[in-house]
Amino acid sequence: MLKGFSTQAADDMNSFDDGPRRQTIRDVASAAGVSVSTASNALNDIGRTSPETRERVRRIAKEIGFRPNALARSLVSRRSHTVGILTNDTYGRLTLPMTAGVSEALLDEGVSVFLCPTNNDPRLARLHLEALLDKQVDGLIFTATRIDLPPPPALADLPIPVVHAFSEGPADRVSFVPDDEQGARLAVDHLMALGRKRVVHVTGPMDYLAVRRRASVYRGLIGANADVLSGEWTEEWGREAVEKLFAGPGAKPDAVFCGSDEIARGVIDALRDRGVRVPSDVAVMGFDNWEVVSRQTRPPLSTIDMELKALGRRVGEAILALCRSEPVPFGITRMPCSLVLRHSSGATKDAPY
Amino acid sequence: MLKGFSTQAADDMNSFDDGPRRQTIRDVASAAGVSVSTASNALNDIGRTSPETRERVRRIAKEIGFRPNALARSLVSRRSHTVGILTNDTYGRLTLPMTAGVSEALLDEGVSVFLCPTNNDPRLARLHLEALLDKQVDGLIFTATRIDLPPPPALADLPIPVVHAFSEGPADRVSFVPDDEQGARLAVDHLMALGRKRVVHVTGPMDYLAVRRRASVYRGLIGANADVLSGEWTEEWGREAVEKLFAGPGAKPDAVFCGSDEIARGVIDALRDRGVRVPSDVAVMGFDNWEVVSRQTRPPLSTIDMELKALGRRVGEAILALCRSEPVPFGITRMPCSLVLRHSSGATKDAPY
DNA sequence: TTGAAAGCGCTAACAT
DNA sequence: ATGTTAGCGCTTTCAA
Repeated sequence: MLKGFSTQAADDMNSFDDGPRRQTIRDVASAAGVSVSTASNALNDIGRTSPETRERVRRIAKEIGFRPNALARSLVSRRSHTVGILTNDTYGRLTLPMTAGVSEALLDEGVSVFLCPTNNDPRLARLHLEALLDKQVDGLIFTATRIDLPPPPALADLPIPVVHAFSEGPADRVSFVPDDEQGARLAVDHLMALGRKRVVHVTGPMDYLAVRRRASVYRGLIGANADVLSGEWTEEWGREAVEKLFAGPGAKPDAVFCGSDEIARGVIDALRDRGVRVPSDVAVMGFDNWEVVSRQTRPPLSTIDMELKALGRRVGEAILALCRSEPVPFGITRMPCSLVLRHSSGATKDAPY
Repeated sequence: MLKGFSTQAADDMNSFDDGPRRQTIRDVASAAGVSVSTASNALNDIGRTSPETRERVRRIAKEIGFRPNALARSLVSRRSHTVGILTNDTYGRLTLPMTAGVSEALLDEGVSVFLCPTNNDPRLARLHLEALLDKQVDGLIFTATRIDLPPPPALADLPIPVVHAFSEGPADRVSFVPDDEQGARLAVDHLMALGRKRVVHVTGPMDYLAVRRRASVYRGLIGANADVLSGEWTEEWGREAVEKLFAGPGAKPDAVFCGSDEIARGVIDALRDRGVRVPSDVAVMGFDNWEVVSRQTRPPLSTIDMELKALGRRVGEAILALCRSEPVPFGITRMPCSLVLRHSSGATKDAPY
């Protein structure tokens, strides 16, 4: 079956034969003329070993290329130095930056990360979870493409610590999410500081918790004439919203705060189509800083960055602490978003587009 | 330090205390009134066990919730049922779909995947590699954001099998890459079948192997008046290329085959800006099927899908076979791309945009 | 300061 | 068909 795309002859086959056995601590011990326990002590800098033997053992270990077998170590220490991360993200846009952050936080501690893409399939989730537990992972990270996606019930009662990333877990769990309200405030404040008087909000579906949170901050800041248009997470909806806003007779907005970069791109395109200038006539802000979108709009998009890698790093630190039975404040921690200024809000020193 | 964003009192701390010890095979054995080896035999369906005891042991194992400790198992079997995947992809666009494919292929075999994002940093790569080897991974997958990225030298001489994914490894290794030539042929054939007479190619930097391959197929198919414009992987370059093509006096193209969806998006936008209709005046094809781009152009973009998940699945099957010392044809296997028809090539039955 | 011995949880000879 | 024993590679009492 693996030959499907190959017309190679049979002797072009490459079957891997395991090389020589790895060096064990016994090899080190005998080469150094000490017992295994002394070798172990010396290598781990534990207990009382004479400086000379300590150095000799270490030198020899290095010479013969000894590396301790983490499996054997874990078996006795009951710590595998691995964690699992369960994700339903198919495209990796959210998961990979976060995982990179997690991984960076854990790497220096020698902890590795099992990535488990569930594709939203409960069967896959269960299988992954079983494999992880059998492999004695020290902890688990649950992450999702939206903060209000309910975690699979199997996560409810685990013998290991769990941290939620980009997901709001139960109150007695540890969760990290972007601070949508702070992010929204950043965006709206920025538009208002620009002197814009009629800021509208074009956003995604109201059943998203993040959408409701951002909209509520927006309303609180703008007040009476706050105008929230809810639709899909698409460019098309962004364009449609512009039609709605500019078709009627009423006063036109001079700023649009969008719920995503994709919506913002639709808004910008539709404005240009109508001959409305961005940012001089209308300033536009996005949300996500998904660079394939935000860098490519004309003009480039000012937006809110959720700092996913930093979030991942915090998640990594938290799971690390929990695995060591160190106390970690539970509940939901909201991580600050940052303002990314490009041309669509007219707030950079660079020449406008 | 973990309290940075929290104002909670100290008793809101959540330090995880490990629950009761997991059930071991000894627990099963004694509960079933047999020896551990009999329990082991019964559970693994090995050797000669009377059907009654076999069932009894299994029933009891299930009742007390016994799950074998994979670490202990691996220690004796010398197979950890884990593989590592080394990636330099920051955004996850290529890596995550592939990893999902890999993971699906391995899940049913109980093999889990360590994800190691190297961020193109040799130090990170080395640390990850050491951690993986210490953890006795059975195999390694190397993947990159371009097929001609040289793998880190540390990969040269490993005691475990290595498979390259979206990366062309040395001739004595196993590599899987998308078939750029077949993909390019798919695109150009399609445009020619539409009856287009002047097809040009707007693509990325020539130092990319994939770019040269696709361009060469394009030239072979189009012949004498083949016109290759090489630039950046950006929308801006796509727009610029359109200026170049339409500014002069010469004959105008009636089709553009683009090296990426982003370039194609720039091309489409610039054509619309000039009042050139897509696809009636000029048909446009992209490459990548990166949906955030290809679904959002106006009209939606016909493009080439590299079938990354399928590629990942094949990579998974290959590493699985190698880990079992089964023969696998080595060398580079090119996986077929597929044609995705949307409106920009005017070849769908749906109403044009 | 060092070494002998036990054991982490499991599998696999070998003996019964 | 079942049990006894040894051992995977390492850490960790405890004795010397």
